[in-house]
Amino acid sequence: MSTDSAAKPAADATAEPRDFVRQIVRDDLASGRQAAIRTRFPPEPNGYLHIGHAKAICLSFGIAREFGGWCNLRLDDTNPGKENPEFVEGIKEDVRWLGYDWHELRHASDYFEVFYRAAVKLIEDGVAYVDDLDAEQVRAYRGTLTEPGRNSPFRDRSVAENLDLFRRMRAGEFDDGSKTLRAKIDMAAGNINLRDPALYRIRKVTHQNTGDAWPIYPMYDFAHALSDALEGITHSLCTLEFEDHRPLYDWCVDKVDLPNHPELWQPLIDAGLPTTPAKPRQIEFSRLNLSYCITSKRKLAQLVNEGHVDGWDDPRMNTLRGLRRRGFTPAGLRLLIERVGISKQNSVIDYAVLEGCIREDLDATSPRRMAVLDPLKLVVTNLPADHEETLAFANHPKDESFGTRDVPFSPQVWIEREDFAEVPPKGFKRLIPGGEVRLRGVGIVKCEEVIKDADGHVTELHVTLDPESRHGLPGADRKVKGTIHWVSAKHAVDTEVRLYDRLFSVPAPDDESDGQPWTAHINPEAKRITRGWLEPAAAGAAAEQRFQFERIGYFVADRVDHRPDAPVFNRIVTLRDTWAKQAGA
RNA sequence: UGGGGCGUCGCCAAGCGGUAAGGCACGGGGUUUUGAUCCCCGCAUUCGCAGGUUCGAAUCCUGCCGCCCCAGCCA
Repeated sequence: MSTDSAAKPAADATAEPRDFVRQIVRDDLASGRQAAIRTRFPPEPNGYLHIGHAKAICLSFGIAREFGGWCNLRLDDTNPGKENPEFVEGIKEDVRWLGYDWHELRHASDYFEVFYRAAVKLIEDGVAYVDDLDAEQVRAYRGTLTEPGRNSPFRDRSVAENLDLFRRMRAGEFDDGSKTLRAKIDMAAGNINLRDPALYRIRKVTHQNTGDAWPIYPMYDFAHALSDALEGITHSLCTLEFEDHRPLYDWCVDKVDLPNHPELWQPLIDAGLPTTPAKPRQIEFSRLNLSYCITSKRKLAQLVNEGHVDGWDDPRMNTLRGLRRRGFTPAGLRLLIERVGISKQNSVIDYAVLEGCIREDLDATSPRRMAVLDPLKLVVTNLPADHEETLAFANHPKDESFGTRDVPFSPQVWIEREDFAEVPPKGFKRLIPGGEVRLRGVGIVKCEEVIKDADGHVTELHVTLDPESRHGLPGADRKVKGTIHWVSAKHAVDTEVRLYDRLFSVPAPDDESDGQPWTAHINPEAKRITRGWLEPAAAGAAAEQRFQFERIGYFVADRVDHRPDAPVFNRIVTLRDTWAKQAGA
């Protein structure tokens, strides 16, 4: 063994994620239990994807990629009427945006005929029956958490009768809700999911894919387990609340036994859908919860429908399209998922962790620009009024590959109002009367005069530029406490700036134990529209192009409203600001 | 008085009987023409609690305590 090969695994061990799911996957591969890794991401198309889904996506698609396997995108469309094809396109777009691509796009509805045949098989095998109890009666017979349920009076129908009834259900002979097909398991099971769960219900509703072909639709547990098996999924990853369903999942997979009953899935082969059934294993992990965020589809829809936000892609929304429009990056989101890890512990991640991940990605990938959001005029009096020059600025302080850009300079510039203080707070490093500060890329400037209006408001600053300190000259090395940014007034481009902040003012908006509805915690300050001045090189940005406006934060050209001749920039996130933190504390 | 999970630093999270990884946050120092970034250093004698087994326990056993999920013909 060379030291070379001995050192390598150690380095890898710290680099690759070692969560329990990946350990299982690794073991299955090493033991030969699985020859390849097959996963799936199975959203129900009844809403847009949100930040919580990012974890499931990164896990299932990520593991498939890491281990050289594949991941399917499967739309779980077993409940017509609640689902909408509008969301299908959105889901596909969001998954791709996050950086993943699926092996095959499937719909649970692709398998309706297989599910039906499988149900018939279960009836023939004596482990499923048609029940005439209505919803309320079923509930009454189910028992409670602490008391066992009772058998339905229809539980012991003959196979022949069950077959006849189920075929007639399929033929549309019965009304919605009048009958169900149930698994015959154990009405006394401690796990309520095993108390003869429904497998099929009657619902005469037009389905988005299958139209009116079916009056009956399979339930989640049945459809999901069989879909996984049909697709040859090896590791079916889902969230903690499905832990209780695993025995039923396994029951469905085992009782139907697809691999040994090709006649059940022949229709897929006939339709040209590659099918190699296998026995999948369900593994549960905890959801991603973030403070200041809401990840309930119902509540997200409510925000949109009640007009609290401007749409599913409103930059305040923690939907994936909202985060995208806000300017958050796929890499930043992936970093969050990696950083947060995978376990079975319920947890809430500080929103600041998300912001930190976004900053980390943006710092490395965003070209720098200068912009002034709250302008104060500063005049360099020892330069001719018509002086004009072009300065070359590096686009990134640490990465030369970003190149340089031209920045026009003239004696009248805009600076940030808060970069000047007549009476500076302790520790202030910016411009004060009689004080010096560096004008970024220009030189050191001294405040000679403060001009005020009749009300005593500062309207203009007169400064002199130390010619020895001009950028590039030896004198430029002279130390001054602060450096401030600026935009040449003559060349500045007017822009709309949308300042975004957290949508909720409390860390746990879902918590209503204070007696307040969750909507009471919507932060009215989460969106503020203002204007600013940009250096010319920022104005011409393409939609969705991101920049760091130096000393302010990261901004993105709005993907729908931005135009080079009428720029619109969204604030993605501010820069980390230890000065503001110290001043605020 | 049911079933299923989970309790390791402020927030995450490794740990798999041999004497508490790492990240984020935080504190201190350095570099810096962004109070950004970056770089150092520090940060759990202790693993929900109590017993027990063992030369040795966060890891095994027993009993408590706490939190989450489950009674849709939703997913």
